[in-house]
Amino acid sequence: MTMDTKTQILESAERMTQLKGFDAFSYRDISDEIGIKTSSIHYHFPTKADLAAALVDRYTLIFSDIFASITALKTDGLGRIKSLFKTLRTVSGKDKNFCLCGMLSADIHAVKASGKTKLNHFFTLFENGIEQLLKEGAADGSVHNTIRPKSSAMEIVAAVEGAMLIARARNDERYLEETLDIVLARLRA
Amino acid sequence: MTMDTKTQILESAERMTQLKGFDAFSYRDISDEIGIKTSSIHYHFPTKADLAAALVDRYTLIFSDIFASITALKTDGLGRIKSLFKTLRTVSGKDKNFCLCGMLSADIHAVKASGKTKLNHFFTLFENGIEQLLKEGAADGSVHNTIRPKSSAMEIVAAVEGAMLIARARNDERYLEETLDIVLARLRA
DNA sequence: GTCTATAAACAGATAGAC
DNA sequence: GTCTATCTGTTTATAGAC
Repeated sequence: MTMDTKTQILESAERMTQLKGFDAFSYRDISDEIGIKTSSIHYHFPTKADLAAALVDRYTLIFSDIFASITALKTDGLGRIKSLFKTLRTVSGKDKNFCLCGMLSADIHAVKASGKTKLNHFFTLFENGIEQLLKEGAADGSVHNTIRPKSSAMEIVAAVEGAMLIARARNDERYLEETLDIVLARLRA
Repeated sequence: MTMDTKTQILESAERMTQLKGFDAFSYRDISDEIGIKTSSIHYHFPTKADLAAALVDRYTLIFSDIFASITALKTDGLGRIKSLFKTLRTVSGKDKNFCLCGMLSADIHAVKASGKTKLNHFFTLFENGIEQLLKEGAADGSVHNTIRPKSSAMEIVAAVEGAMLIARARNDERYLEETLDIVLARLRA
């Protein structure tokens, strides 16, 4: 458990961003959590906007890894999307948690130019990943032949982000799973 | 323009919630905008959570009105959904603005129990409204016969909220319109 | 209903010692 | 790299006069 300070800060900030929102925690909250002074956090991330940009970078890498491990699975295209959704429910959807980049899009005023570029990069990666899985599904016959990969990927990413968001307000624990299942049912050949 | 103070507060708060987020403006911001002291705002809305709940009530009424005027249109089911999306782009999507209730779902920690109930009510209204339009579309033949109204309505609401959210981060001005057009294309008979 | 005044806590950020 | 100390401004909220 010898995690360096910078990583500890990022993990703490990531968790609180997803749970409460980027505007809803302070350097002091991180400070209290990992046992370091706020001034030390400023050493690693001079401004909060710097922290936001670093969070997006980190989260994008996590998503790259998720897509990479899904590509390694021995299943068809639809099965991979199903597996992706299951992972999203664990990583981003657990206990009404929200996608880090979705939250930062809501709190976009706190993100400066370079962070916005990184956010754009994340959503492009997300869309392209889904598009690729849809193409695989079309090729192996698991995804319905009326599905247009590029367009569908855009809509699916929007639906996933929206479903995670609304799940925070909905009391029904099953809302997120139900909505993602609807998407899957529609894709099925 | 003799708008009472309470309404002025609500309009100011609504605008800033949609633009920046509920955590990102203060009673002082409202105070500066409408020329009243913060203590006077506390008279109308003792706590900020009270303000949040009132905002949801107000926004839900606006949505009811939108659905009502759409039902009055002389067009088919798909045409009505198309018209609804156009209105959403004006009311909630303009200049990367966001749905008030979507934003409050992100800032859910600032919403107390009664406000959460109201938020739930809003999303139910939104889903039921779309479901109704889909049923009309199925009946008049404008919506594809494979569309299942209840499930599709859930997915569409999620996609709309997600698209509005992501549009805040995307530099591309056409992202929201493009995503909503993809939904429409999929529904078309 | 609106004001003045103030509380009490917190925000992001910086200077300089070690 | 981390600390102490501090700055400057902000936050939500309340008491009490008018």
